[in-house]
Amino acid sequence: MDKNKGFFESVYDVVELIPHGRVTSYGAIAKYLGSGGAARMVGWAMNACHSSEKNIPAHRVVNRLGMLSGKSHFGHPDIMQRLLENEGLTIFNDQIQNFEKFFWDPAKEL
DNA sequence: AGTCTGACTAGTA
DNA sequence: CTACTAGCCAGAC
Repeated sequence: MDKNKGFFESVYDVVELIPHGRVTSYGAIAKYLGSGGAARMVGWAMNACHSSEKNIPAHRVVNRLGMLSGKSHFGHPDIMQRLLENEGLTIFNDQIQNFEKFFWDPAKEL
């Protein structure tokens, strides 16, 4: 990875690579970045995604259960679910249905 | 330089 | 089943 880039930039870079209609988990990204179980860092980077000029599809990043844990950070809790549904995903009770089917692992796909 | 925090995860009770 | 604990690590104070 480019060490000139901060941890955030690295996370954004991976998140931007998530294919349309796919999702991944914080842990998967953390692992890909070599941070191991530092899934918190990924979520934290997302919390600061507003600092990036890029359009970060943070709605495609959820916890390992496919639950929309970060929906509250989108300005309004419904935005995240709405974006995911717009990409063909099904959300029920704040949880992605068939999550395994739509899961995208950067460590494997890249 | 030390302490606190967090959109997580895995393990234990 | 739910509740709680500990580990994780980079950035803000």
